[in-house]
Amino acid sequence: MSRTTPIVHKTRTQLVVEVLRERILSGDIAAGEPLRQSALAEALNVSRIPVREALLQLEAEGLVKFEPHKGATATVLSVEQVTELFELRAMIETDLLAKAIPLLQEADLEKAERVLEQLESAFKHEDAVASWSELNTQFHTCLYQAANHPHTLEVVHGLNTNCDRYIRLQLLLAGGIPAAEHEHRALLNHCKLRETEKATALLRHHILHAAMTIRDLVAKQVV
Amino acid sequence: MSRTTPIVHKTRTQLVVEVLRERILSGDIAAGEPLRQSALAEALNVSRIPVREALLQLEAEGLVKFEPHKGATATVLSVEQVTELFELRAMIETDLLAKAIPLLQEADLEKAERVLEQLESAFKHEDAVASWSELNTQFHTCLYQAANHPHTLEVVHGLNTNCDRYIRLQLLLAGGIPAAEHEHRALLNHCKLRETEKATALLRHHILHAAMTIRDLVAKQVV
DNA sequence: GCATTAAAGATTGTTTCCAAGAAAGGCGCA
DNA sequence: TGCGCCTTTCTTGGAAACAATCTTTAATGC
Repeated sequence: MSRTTPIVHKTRTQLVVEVLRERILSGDIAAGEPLRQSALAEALNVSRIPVREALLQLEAEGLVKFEPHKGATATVLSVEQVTELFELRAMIETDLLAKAIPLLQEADLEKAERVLEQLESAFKHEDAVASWSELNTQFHTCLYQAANHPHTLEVVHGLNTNCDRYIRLQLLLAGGIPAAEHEHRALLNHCKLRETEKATALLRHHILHAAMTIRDLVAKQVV
Repeated sequence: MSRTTPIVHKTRTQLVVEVLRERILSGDIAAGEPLRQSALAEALNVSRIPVREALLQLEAEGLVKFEPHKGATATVLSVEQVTELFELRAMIETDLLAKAIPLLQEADLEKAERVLEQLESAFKHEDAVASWSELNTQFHTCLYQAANHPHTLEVVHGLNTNCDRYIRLQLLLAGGIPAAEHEHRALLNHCKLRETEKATALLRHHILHAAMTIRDLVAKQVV
């Protein structure tokens, strides 16, 4: 039993992607802000090529717009686009959940339970909005993956990444966390009891309600 | 009237993307085939960097899998995955069409009409499966874009790109073109008459039927 | 003979340098 | 003064060389 630890070597490109993604999602890099390759390269102590590749990857994720010979800028989402994203999420995720519920194993439910506990303890630490976000998608993913639709899951993940900065906004400014906590508990219970109808209805409400809150926040020019 | 033609300068990366995408979709590059950066670079008379960036972009499109330090391979889709993709398309596209129909302008319908004519003439030239594919998505896009959901449209486009090689299979091997022609005509008519119900039902059938045909083809080991 | 290990080869990741395109400012001209 | 062209400068795109990683092969020890 050689159990060779599979030392995972992160490439610089991957590191840059992670840093920039977090900085965009956290709002540290504002929407519309131009991203100069040289500046980023110097700041991160790498050459420009990992930066370029990272920007390309982020463009694929929708966080950055990349114009040839002109440069990259952090994307800005209009209210309509946010609404669109959340509606699309609602449709795909409810469908996915409905397909997953009959196939959920005990192990899946237990894992979801554990993630939920982490979630509940994580939000006590103020600054942990980023990790909350991460755990949030983990929780949902737990429930969805039983459906065995990997590509759909990927699409959902992509949409979530785009929604993330606005979800964080809601959590911070509108105090959405307690409500989300409560809804997560209820959702998990419905899943345990295989109450597909109730679960999907709740999930749809969960998503669309967040969308509405965010719409209001943006309309009020809080940002 | 200076009418300065906005000379579009394609970067080498973009050129490589187009070449490789076409070669993968057409089957010239087989699924699972490893894509060596140096070999491609030499064959296309560019350095390895545009090739790398092209491969990253194609990975984002789902046509290529990129493993750090190991290299890129053309992705392979299992029967289940093809089914999944088509079901997802059916759901999203019917929803999009339902939202678009009430908003369709005369101009949109005329444009769709023209694309349809091109489609009908294009399939007479044997080798034009590639351009048929292109026109096919153009036609659908015409109808969808009135819904004004750009991000959804992008997701649909991405799914289509992934389905494309299998659609081509169906067109070539199962003679799916005449049926598709007929269905396109009918679909456009329903749109003109604002028969949302009939249009979405037809579209769903259009997509799921193609999925079934492809599933049969793959099961028969035609490939 | 077999397994483990070490070295060679191949392939990818990264840096450095150069070229090409785009934007900004200055110059001439009406 | 205002318009158009040209030059200058800044930024990005690309090529070649270098470094790090993985894979394969061969050697070594048991």
